[in-house]
Amino acid sequence: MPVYSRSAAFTESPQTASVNPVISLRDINKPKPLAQCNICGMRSLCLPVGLSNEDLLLVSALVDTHIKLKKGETLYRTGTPFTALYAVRLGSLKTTVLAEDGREQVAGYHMLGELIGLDGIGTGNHGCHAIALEDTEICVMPFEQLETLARELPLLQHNLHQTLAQEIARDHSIMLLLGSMRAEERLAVFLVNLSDRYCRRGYSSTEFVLRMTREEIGSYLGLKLETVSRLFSRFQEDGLIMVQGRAIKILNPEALRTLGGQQNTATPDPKNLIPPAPNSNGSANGNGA
Amino acid sequence: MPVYSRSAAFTESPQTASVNPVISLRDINKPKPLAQCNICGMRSLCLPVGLSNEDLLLVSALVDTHIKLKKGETLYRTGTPFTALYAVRLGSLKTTVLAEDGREQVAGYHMLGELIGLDGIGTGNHGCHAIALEDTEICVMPFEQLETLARELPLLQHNLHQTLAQEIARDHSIMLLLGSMRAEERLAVFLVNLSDRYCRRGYSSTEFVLRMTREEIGSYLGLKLETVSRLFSRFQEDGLIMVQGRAIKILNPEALRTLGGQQNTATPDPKNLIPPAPNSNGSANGNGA
DNA sequence: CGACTAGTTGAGGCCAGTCAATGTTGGTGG
DNA sequence: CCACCAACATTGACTGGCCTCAACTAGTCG
Repeated sequence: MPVYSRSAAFTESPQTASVNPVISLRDINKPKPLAQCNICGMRSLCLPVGLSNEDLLLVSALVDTHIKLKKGETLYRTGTPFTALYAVRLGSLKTTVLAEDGREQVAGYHMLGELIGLDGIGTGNHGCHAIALEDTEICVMPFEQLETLARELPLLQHNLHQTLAQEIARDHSIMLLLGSMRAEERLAVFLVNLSDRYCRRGYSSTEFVLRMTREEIGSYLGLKLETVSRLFSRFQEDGLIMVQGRAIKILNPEALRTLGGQQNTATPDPKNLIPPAPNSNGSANGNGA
Repeated sequence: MPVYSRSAAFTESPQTASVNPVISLRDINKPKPLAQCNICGMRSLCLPVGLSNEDLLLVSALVDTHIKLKKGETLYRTGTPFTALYAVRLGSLKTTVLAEDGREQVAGYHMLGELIGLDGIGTGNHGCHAIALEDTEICVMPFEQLETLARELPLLQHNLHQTLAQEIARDHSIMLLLGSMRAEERLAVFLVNLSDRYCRRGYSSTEFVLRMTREEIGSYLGLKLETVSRLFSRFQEDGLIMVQGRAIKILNPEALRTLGGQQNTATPDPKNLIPPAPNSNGSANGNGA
């Protein structure tokens, strides 16, 4: 099977510091490097709304490290010990799962404000690779400490459960896509999904730059790269989009949505919009793919 | 799209009693109908190993109802309010997800000792249908009470997280299957998976009766029922299995495993075996599909 | 500039889907 | 008990969507 040849060039990222086996709340309260969830513009994405400022400081203290990744660098690998959850602070990543026979498939694309590494909780080892698609910054949240704190803050506890469950729901919709949609429907869904997520983050919903190759898109959608390329060309011929390499302009969002089998919610619900400024009251995690 | 015509005959199952908005541990401790996790033979599947007998009683008290479902009856529906998790005590179910355009797909098959309803946590509404494939008994665990208790029992808390994360990992492997495997590989994986799960529950790993139709198998695997049927016939011709309607006998487990792209772990790891007798020390949840 | 990666496009083949006919099974009621 | 019916399953013939293989173009980086 084809293995990305550039994977050989991936450099190991600095791993998280070892986690203390036992943590008390007093320890967590100690000043730490650069934890500033309380003023982070993306906190409405990572954290439950409704935490008091005091609680926010406790959570901030959880983030004991920040990791910077260059494009192509690995955040964690399949099989390496799971110690922490990671919040995307800047940039984006892909996660890929590996079949026993070596086949690799993109399991998700993760952008600003999304939480990754969740699947490692189950076995204690990461179940996928996480690789930066561009220069990326990550907040590291040691999981044991997170669990400890979650026992003190019901709101945080519930948010963690919600985040995990939303990941399950997301996976279900991808299973639906992979199991029952035709190629053009899959790509339409993919583009609409990206559009929505950019929109919620305050970016344009109609013009954006793809961070992944045709092969990676295909891998995610269960298609070959040639099929993806052909579909982009056809969508362009049909006046649905304009493509220029990785630059995408959506010309007919409604038609794209219809193609993806979704109802046309003409304008996105403003409640789902996450203002870029801090102290906002956006809704909970805006994950999607 | 084809909708199972017999769905019209599904009768609504008795729903869970309304959940008190606020629960104290004292309330939970009160005697309840028939909660007997501490002596249930399947507890090593639902519950973390290592809980003291006293803690087990607390957890038992969580189970406030048992639901009996006849074949074809619904445990919960897409969109209905999420209030509880459900443990399969006897029998089996399928869960199906619904696309906006009405397409339906089986998302999983759940047997004895498995926990379902998890995906409802994210939105507060169930994200799929759960339908009994045979006469089935369910333990109902109100989720708010479970969260409350989880804050007291770190072991229970961690087990909940693990269960959620294992569901994510399971979904990832299905995505891999749907995205990159050919029909015969998919069916082989399906059979091997069922075999393993029956084995872990103390049943024969080589002879079992399918609880679902060809169409349901196909739906789960992203195939049409004719394809499933043809493959069963071909597997039989090739001497891999014997099929007689829904009765399956696996003649060549190794070849089946190889076809599914898995390493041949000749005999299953005894650590993963869950003895049917209570008070056993089997490992954690043995989910799979 | 040359080497390399990413992307586009075409020709042809194959796997799984579609349509259709027939066989089998299990439950129900006369 | 048997006849009947509906749901489930099997099998064949044909089709088509996506994959495979291949050639070519467009950027990018040392």
